[in-house]
Amino acid sequence: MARRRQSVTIKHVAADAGVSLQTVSRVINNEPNVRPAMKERVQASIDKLGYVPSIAAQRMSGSRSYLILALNDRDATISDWRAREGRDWVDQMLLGGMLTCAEHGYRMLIELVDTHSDHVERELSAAIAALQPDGVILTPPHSENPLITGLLAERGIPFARIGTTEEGPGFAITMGDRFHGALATDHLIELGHERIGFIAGPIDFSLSDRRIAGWRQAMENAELPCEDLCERGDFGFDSGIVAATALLESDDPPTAIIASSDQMALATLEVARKRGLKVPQDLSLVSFDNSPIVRFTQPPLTAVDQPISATISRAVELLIEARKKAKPAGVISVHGELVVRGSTARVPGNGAN
Amino acid sequence: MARRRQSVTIKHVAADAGVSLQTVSRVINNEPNVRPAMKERVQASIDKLGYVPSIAAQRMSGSRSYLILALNDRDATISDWRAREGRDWVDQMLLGGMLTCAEHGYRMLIELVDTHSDHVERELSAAIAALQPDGVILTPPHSENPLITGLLAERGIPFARIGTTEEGPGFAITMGDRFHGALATDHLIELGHERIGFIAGPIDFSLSDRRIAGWRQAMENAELPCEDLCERGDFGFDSGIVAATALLESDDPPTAIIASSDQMALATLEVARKRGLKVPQDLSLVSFDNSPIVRFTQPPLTAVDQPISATISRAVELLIEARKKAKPAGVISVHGELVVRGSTARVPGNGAN
DNA sequence: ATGAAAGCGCTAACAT
DNA sequence: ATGTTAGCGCTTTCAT
Repeated sequence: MARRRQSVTIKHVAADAGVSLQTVSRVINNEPNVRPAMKERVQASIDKLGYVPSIAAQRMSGSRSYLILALNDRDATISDWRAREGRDWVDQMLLGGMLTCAEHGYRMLIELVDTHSDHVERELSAAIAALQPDGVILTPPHSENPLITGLLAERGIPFARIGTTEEGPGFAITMGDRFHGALATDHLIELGHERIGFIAGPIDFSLSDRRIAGWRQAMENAELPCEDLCERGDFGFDSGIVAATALLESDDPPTAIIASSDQMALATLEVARKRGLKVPQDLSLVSFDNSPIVRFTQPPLTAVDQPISATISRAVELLIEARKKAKPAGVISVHGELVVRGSTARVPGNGAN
Repeated sequence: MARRRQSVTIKHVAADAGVSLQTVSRVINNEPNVRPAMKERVQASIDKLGYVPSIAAQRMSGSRSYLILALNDRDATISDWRAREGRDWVDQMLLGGMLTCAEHGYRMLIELVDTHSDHVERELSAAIAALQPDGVILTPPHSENPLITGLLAERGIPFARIGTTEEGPGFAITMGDRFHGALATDHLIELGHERIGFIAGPIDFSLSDRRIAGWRQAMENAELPCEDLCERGDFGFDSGIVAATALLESDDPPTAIIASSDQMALATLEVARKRGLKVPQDLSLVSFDNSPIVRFTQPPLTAVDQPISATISRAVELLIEARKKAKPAGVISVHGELVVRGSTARVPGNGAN
């Protein structure tokens, strides 16, 4: 294999425009101290020759790598891919991340890392040394792993922590969990429901409690009771069966249930069917995530759309800006919306429509 | 932002081990002419210091970039991501591609390119200039775009053309379309079906005809007729409605249908329901793709699994080997398998079971 | 406002 | 089998 050289380099452009390398560099990087006329001349040569800077060379000389690294949990990601059940977190990340990166001349690279392993730090160090990313996006559960955030902070690499409200280095971006909890609840309240059950996520995900808080607040605002209406699951199907059964077996069962994940919503649908409850006639159901499957259930599910794409897009922007500006203060929150489908309806026997 | 330097470089390792840079380089790259004792000593220093080579520097000095570029169609990819209907082609690519890359110390990067645009070449040139990938994976329809294959060939960059049997530069890898066509057909024949309809893909996808050929061959082997049993769609839902209607409205309708895509299978399911045909009691249905949705239909669909992950994995291996070996001869074919679910059953009135 | 020189971390080519 | 030298393409100093 022949030694592959860059076909058009900064030298060619400099020669063509009759200026120094440095001037070309200034034009590429949009730096000051170049007269408009000069700039135009150089730009013309760049366009003419189809010159594009080598990011390897740019990185070598100590500037940016134009690479953003997205760190995902290895096991969870691979098992989602293998299962082929429509969980599209990675796709939504790419949608928001790649496109926003592209707008700024950056690329996004996914890296799978095992959070629970005792050599997380080694894995991450290796990725950083090899790629020298300009920014890192931490998805849960990495976002709250001090080994990871510590290493990144120490190395001075800007990073975004997705789905957490914890204080700390880098910046935190959540998806409006509290807001979403209230959003789903308000929708059901408007439909006349008064007993609204909530199937929460596991306690070790901080977003679980934020969603509960949103639900509780909306209930209290409407002066509705919360007692015996909240069960916990672990986001998985089986835990949803247990939680939904508990809610529906009670003496005063809810007429509507909000499930904190699509899998738990699917489970609730199943429990309802087994008990002869029709959705949405006898039971309204709202899901979280809005992943592909909720479009294909019978009925399709009303769901809170997690704005993954918008969130990652925002993270990329902040990461790129991080070179210039100070880090944003506080927790950034990107709100999603409720997608109403066929699983929610007016409460039975509540008069109107 | 401080000028970020590599924390541990080849120099540190060389100093620590008391050898020259070149010797360290030889150890890193597993090159000959290093005595085992020497190699061990250097490796010990590498491990001790946690040294990982900078791919930017490696690329700069004319060697590999350790980057594989996967080129996907921009519009199709983005609209799949936006639709969130479970098409997981990209995920399966990543599953096979990223993991295999990682095994060899490479990374995979996705790049979206608009095939139909008149500046494909400019887009591709820019990506190549910026990233200098060691190999490129072309997914349909890029695989058969001469502007793209020509450019890559000219630049001497190894590339894989996925899903095509055309001769040409780079190497072609298909997913056993002919085999899959026969596989689905044989399954139905074994269930006693004699009139087996086939809804093919559009004529401008070469794989469509390969699948038809597989079906036809299996039918002929079993001495079954093919006349009036093949319709064409464009892989989309609407075209599936038309094709399925045509097949089921005929005087001598099929008792089983093979659809060349999940969307067309969904459409067939819909047409069957409208006509009062129960699947699989009255009509057996086999789908292609095996994407997430077929797990959630009623009934879940028997489907030919397209081995995307295995195919991309193989492509990566060949690309990495391409540095050393000659390009593989002929078309490489990676076979998938049939996943039997609830949409296929023994033909009605055929006795046994 | 522009240019010249030095160096980033690594490997190819050429010594020894 | 090992070391030395030159240079990849670019940006950072530091001149002018």
